[in-house]
Amino acid sequence: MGWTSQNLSLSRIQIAIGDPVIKIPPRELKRTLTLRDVSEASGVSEMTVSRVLRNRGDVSPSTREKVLEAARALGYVPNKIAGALASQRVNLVAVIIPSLSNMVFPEVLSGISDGLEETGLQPVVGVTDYSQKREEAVLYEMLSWRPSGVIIAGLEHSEAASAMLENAGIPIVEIMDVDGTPIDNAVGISHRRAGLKMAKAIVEAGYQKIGFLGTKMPDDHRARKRLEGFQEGLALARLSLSDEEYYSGGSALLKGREMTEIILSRSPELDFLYYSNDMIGAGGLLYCLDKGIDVPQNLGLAGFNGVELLDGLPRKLASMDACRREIGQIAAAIIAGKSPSGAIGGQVIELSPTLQKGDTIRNS
Amino acid sequence: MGWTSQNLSLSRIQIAIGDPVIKIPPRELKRTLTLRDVSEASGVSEMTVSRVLRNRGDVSPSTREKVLEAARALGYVPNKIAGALASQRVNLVAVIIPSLSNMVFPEVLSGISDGLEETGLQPVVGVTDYSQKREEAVLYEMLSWRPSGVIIAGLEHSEAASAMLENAGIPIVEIMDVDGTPIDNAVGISHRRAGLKMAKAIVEAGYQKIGFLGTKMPDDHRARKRLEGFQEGLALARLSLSDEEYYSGGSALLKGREMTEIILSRSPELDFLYYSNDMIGAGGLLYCLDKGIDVPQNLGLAGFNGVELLDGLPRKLASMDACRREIGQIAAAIIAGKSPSGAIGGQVIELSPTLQKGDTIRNS
DNA sequence: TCGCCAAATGTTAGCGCTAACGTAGCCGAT
DNA sequence: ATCGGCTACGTTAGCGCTAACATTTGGCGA
Repeated sequence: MGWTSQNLSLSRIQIAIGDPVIKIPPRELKRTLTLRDVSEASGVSEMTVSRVLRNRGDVSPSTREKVLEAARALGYVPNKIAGALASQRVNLVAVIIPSLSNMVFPEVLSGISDGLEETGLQPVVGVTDYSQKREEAVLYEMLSWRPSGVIIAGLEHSEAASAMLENAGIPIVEIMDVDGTPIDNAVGISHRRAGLKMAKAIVEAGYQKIGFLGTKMPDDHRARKRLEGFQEGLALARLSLSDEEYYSGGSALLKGREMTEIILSRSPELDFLYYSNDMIGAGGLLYCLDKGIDVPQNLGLAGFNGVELLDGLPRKLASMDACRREIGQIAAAIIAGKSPSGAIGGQVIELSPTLQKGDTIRNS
Repeated sequence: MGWTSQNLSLSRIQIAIGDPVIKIPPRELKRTLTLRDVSEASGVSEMTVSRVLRNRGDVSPSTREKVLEAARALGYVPNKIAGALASQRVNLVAVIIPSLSNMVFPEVLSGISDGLEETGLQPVVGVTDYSQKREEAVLYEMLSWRPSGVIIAGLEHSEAASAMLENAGIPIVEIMDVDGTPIDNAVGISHRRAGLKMAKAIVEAGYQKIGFLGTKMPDDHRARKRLEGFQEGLALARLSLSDEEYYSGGSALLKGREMTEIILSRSPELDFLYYSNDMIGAGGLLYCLDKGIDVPQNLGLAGFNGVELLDGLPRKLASMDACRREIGQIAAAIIAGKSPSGAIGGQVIELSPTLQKGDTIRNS
């Protein structure tokens, strides 16, 4: 093993760098290295090595050099488990989201990474698959590592999960949604208002026979709230949904095509289709273009989420940006104690999604 | 000290639930709970509580019940940091991948989750953004938590990263690629052979003027190897690339459109475009359909990765499945010690990607 | 020259848990 | 009764590190 041969030669040769002498023990049995190994190799106490490696406290430059050299030569990797136990501090932030295959959450994550940059904090992600049972399990698992904070999607949690969050004694940020009562902090948009806003825009553009296409996911509360807001918006104009269609699983793009075909053949009178996400919306758009349907004159379309992925479509789907990146950044800032408002705990930050009419809602 | 006051008041409140008596200390100062709190509340030793919570060793059913009840009532969450330090065992598997925004890696992750199910192991993901420096930093950070294994994308690492992996003393699985020398285990496909296979198929179909469109990413070694294999395959038929075009950043679908337009206007004689990934390939396909180009008669197209996302396109893009899910599952199985071959360490498992001709390569 | 202060380093005592071993109590076989 | 062997616990000693305090050292003013 590269390891052994390296040390065989090293044990004989003492590397003298000016004054400091670094002793490297021959390695017979591969044990994992500890502070003690580094301290012995560099001739100082473990405490001093610890100080050097953490950049804390006063250490003379020459000692520092000697220690770093020894650590490097040995290939020492600190044991954060022991460090965390001793210091009662963990540089991890638990991030709990429903899914990764959505493109939505990777963007949030990237915002979180951004916001955590330079804070020494590290995000650790857990995925719940939109299941409250799994959320509970994931949360329990993550809390058992005593993270410095929790960022969790949504405001709806099981009773046990809520209790855990409340008792954790660390900052909690619930993200994506602000329609409800947060446990500690919340950053997100109002999906209800987002749905309402879209409905208004559609009504204003003169569409009247409106269909909805979405996912069969009882635990996707944000999609539910969006739909509720949307219906509310329609009601204001004395309209209501003319037809609905739901799916679960499978390739979203393909499902979008299929559902669109189904709903249009069942209700040919529809003049607008509102999709619960951009991916199925894109599928629908492609279907309509294939069939030569006049979008947006005869049929309008809109999705939700402003997925940049879809910029390359033949026509730009109307959508609404959920401010995903920004949500992540702000949530991270709150956990890092650099809350934008300066307040500590208990804030709700509502962002406003912007409506992009794209090419699939007709003008006026 | 919170300690003392807690004990003073402890004896006052007692909740009696049938036979077992569980004492719950009033919560004045919110300290985080320890085994000791549960042990005092249930009247047994810490060790017994530990045994109950880990389901290890002999505990009488009545004691077990009593302890579980107390733990639940208190809302105790075990401290895995302390547990890991004491037992020298950590149920985490480090997973290091270049990106999440790719759809490729989430699929691998889902395979890993699958494979780790029921093993008690938990994946923890680190992202490198295709940067070796970041890979090194992420690896160091993760190793400092002493995971039970490492799953890492690619065979090319910095010298320091390779040394860390070698010395970690835990199972390592390098995934996605098998063209090279693994540190320990490898699971993946040969990107070289994948490129070569695609080249052969294209040549057989009679295409001759072939263009390549890819990313500007010096550290994406798999894309590089694919291209090399592809060129090798062309060379076998005394052909070579007629033109190339590269991009970086931005929406892949849109970039695919743009690059296709650029390369076709520069080299109108091209009769085939090979894309380094499906997303830009899809953009290219949409562009060609827009422009009324006869695909696949006048122009053939192919991508790489078999992204199911694209199933909903008007025409199915020729592609090659990189077996992402399977790779994740096998890698997880190796870490879990349930290697499919039964061997321990040092295996290389090469999967064969299947060529899907789709609708964008003409038949013979 | 002494003494004093700060800088540099060492010492001690856990952090919360578990491995490993110790021990009480009980059963049945002899 | 005696013993062995079991089950169901308890006790002890760390895991590798760091907070807090103790000690040494060197430099410098008086």
